[in-house]
Amino acid sequence: MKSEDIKQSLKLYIVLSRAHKAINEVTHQFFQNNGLNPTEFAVLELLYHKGRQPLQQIGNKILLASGSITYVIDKLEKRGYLSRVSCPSDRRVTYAEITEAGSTFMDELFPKHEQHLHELMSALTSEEKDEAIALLKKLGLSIKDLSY
Amino acid sequence: MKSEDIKQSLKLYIVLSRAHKAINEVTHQFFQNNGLNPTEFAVLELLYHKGRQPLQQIGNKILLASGSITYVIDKLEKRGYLSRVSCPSDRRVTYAEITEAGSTFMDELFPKHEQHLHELMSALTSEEKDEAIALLKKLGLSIKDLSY
DNA sequence: TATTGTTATACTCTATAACTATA
DNA sequence: TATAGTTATAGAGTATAACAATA
Repeated sequence: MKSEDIKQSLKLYIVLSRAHKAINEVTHQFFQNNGLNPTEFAVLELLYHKGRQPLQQIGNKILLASGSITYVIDKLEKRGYLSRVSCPSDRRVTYAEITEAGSTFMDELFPKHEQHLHELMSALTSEEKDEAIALLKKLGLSIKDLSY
Repeated sequence: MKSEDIKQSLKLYIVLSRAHKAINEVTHQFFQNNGLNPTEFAVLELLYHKGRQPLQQIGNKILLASGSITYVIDKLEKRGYLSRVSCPSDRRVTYAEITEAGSTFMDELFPKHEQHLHELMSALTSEEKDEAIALLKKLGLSIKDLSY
């Protein structure tokens, strides 16, 4: 029955939202305890794992307007976690690059973050996680493809 | 291997976040097209489905401080979607109650919202959705129980 | 002309604290 | 005293637009 199918989709949305919210409450608290908001963590993690990035590309990946990127990068730079590096070949471009201090910080932070996530998900077996990954991947990709 | 297990949990977190984000981009856009932000939709939906509520209880359910509730309720009241109703038995209490106009609005909006969600999830079969629901429910509840 | 990043500005949402009125 | 809601205020985070430097 159509109406039942719709209720099922709504139900899936609700449990997905609740699970996501429950996880994020914990991770956001963890970020905050370490002086970061989620956006700042995202930027730092990007630089930590993917290396220096032009500010504009950071904006694209984190989905932030150029003026807002300046604001976020300023804050992280003031704390010494990253530095601005001019691009020699195109002097309009500025890279953000994680510093030694930023790297050390993330060496500490990121494994803890992973560990927290792991603990939060300990109710599922490894097989169940694989199932969930497959289902959510399929779901997420299909929505991206719809590209509303 | 422990490290592989942690990577698996991280992977689950990433696909969960992406799926959630993809869905929410669509629903939030839909809300915005209808002049609402997610908080306002949540309040309206609560009143629509659960009936009149004391302002404080709305705050508890939506997780919003009392001053912020006043702000949100003010906006929805100005647009005519709800009205404040004094509690006769305890004159400190004010209920928010959805109006005729608000109800009509939601009669239109909510089914569309459900339909959108349903379409967004059409990549999964009904069986897959049931699996996903079971897994995410288990995950979400277990995290709530951890109550960090 | 187009693009990168910065500056200046404004807006939305939320929180906090002081307050009023009830209980 | 304690509670419900309001008011006033402040802050974080984001967006927008105008701008300077460079391509």
